[in-house]
Amino acid sequence: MVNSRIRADRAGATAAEWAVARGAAPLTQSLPEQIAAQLSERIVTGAYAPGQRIMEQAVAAEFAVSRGPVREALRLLERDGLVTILPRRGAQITNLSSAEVKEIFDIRAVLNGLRDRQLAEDPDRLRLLPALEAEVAKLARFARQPELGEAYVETVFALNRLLTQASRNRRLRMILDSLALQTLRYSKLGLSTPQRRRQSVQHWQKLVKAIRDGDGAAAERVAQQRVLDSRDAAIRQLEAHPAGASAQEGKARRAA
Amino acid sequence: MVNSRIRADRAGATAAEWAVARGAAPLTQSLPEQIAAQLSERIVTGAYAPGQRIMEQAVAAEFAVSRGPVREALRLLERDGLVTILPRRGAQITNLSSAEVKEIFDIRAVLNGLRDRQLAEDPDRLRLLPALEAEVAKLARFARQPELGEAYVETVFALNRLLTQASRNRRLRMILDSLALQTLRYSKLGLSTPQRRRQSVQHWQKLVKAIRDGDGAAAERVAQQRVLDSRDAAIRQLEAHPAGASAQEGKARRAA
DNA sequence: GTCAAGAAGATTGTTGACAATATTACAAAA
DNA sequence: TTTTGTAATATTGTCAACAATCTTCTTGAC
Repeated sequence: MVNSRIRADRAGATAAEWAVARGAAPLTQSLPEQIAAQLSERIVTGAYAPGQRIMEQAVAAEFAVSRGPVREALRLLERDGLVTILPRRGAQITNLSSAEVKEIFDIRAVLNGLRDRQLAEDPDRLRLLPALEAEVAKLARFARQPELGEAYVETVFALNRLLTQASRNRRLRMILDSLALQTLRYSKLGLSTPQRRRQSVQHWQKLVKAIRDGDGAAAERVAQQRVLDSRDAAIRQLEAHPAGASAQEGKARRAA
Repeated sequence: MVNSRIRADRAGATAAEWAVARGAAPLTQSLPEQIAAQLSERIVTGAYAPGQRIMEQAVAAEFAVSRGPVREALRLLERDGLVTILPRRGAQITNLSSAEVKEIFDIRAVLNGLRDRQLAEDPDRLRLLPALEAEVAKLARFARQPELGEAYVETVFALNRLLTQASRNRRLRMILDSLALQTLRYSKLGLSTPQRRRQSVQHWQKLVKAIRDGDGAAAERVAQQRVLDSRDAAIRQLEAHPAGASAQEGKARRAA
C-alpha cells in the first residue's frame, strides 16, 4: 500500500512499467499521468472491483498529493474508459455489461482488421515477421497443455501488442490500446476451453501467413474472425457465470 | 466576446447547442463540460486557428471562473482530439498533418462500415428510412447547383449524424462523433468539385437502398467506399492548398 | 549584424481552504 | 417491520495563492 515514492523521483526507474502504451508520451511523465498509470494497473489487475467508487481524498492521501492531480488522473482514466465519472458523484470503476463487452469486441474486430490489412500491405513488414513467428510458435507449444496457463494468455496479449505497436496509424494505435485495456479481463474468458485455444492458434498462424504473403484482404478477414470468435466465447462465459470476470461484484465500497 | 452567461444558468436555454453528441449526457451539464462545449464550438468553426495556444488564464477570465474548471475542460477537449496538451506547455489547437487526416479517414471508413452494416441488419431499421430518404432527396437537389453551398455540406453532416445516432453501439457512437468532430473542417474539402458531389449522392442513394433491403454487406461496402473517396478528395485538396482548411495557419498567438 | 547569456515576465502545476451537494444514519410514524 | 423525513457526515466542485518552469526581452560580446 505504500506507493508514495511518486513524489521522490517522477521519472524514476519504474516509469517503464507505467507506460501503458500511450502514444508518443513525453519523456517526463506528469504527476497526473503517473497516478493514472498506477490506478490503471490496479483496475486491470482487478485490485479495484468493477462498480467500486474511487474517492479523491483517499487516492490523494495515499500518493501524498493534493486532490487536484488526482482529479486530472481520473479524467485520464475516464478517457481510457476505465472509470466512469458522474457529476457530483465522483468516479467509479467502469462496470461493463455483457452487451457493452460485445460492443467493444465488435469495434475491435473491424479495427484489428484494418490494422492487420495495412500491416500486410506494408512494404516494410518483413522486419516484424521473425518476432511474430516466434510468438506464434510459443503459442502453439502452450496450446497443447490442457489447462489455460498465464503464459498462454500473456503470449496472446504480447502478439496483439506487437501488431498494434507496429501500426503506422497513431490514432488507430491509441484507440486499439484503449479498447484492449478495457476488455483485458474479458479477453481471458474467450480462451478458457482447449478447443478455443487450438482454433485461436490456427487463426494466428493464418494471420502470419497472410502478412508474409502480403495478402491484405486475407489478413483483414482472419483478424476480424479471430476477434469475433473471441467475442462469442467471452460472451458465452460471461452469461454462464455472470460475475465471471471480476473478483467481487457490484456494491463493493470503501477502499480506504 | 461576452460569453459569461455560463455562471447565471447552467442548464439554460442554449444547452442544446452545446450538447455536441456526448453519449448519454446527464441532464445537468457540469461547468467544465459547458466550457469545453463552447470552446469546441469555436475550434470546429475556425474561430481558433490550428496550432494556436489556449491560455488557461484568458479562458478563465472570459468565462468568469477560476482556472480549475478550465483545466478540466481542456482535458475533455484533449479526449476529443481537438486540443493537444503538452506538459508544462499547456494546450494548443490540434493541427493535423495531411498524413494524420488520412489516418483518421481510414479509421472512419471501417467504423462507418460497421455502423451501416449493423444498421442494415437491424430489424427495427425501417423507422429510420423516411428521414434518411428525405435527407438524400435534399442532397440530390442541392447537388445540381454548380457551387458548393452551405446547405449541401449541412445535409451531408446531418445524414452522418442521423446514422451515427441511430447506432445501437454506444461506444461506436462516441468514437465516430469524436472522429467526425476532428475532421469536420477537412470533410468539406472532399466535396469541392461538382463531380465529387454527384458521386457522393450516388453513394448515399446506394446506401439507403442497401439499408432498405437489409443488405448488410452492401451497406458496409458502400459506406467504406464513400469515406475513402472523401478521404482521397480531401487529401488532394489539402496537398494542393497546404493552408486549405483553416483560416489562419501556424504561428498564430495571443487570442486574449 | 548575429549570437549567447541572463534577467524579467508570463504560464502552467500544485496546494489547502471553503462552498455546494450527495450520502448515510437515525428517529418517528404508519 | 417498513417507510419517510430530517440531521449529520462525507464527498465533490470551485477558488485564490504560491511554486516551478518556460518564454521573451534585453544586454553584451564577437
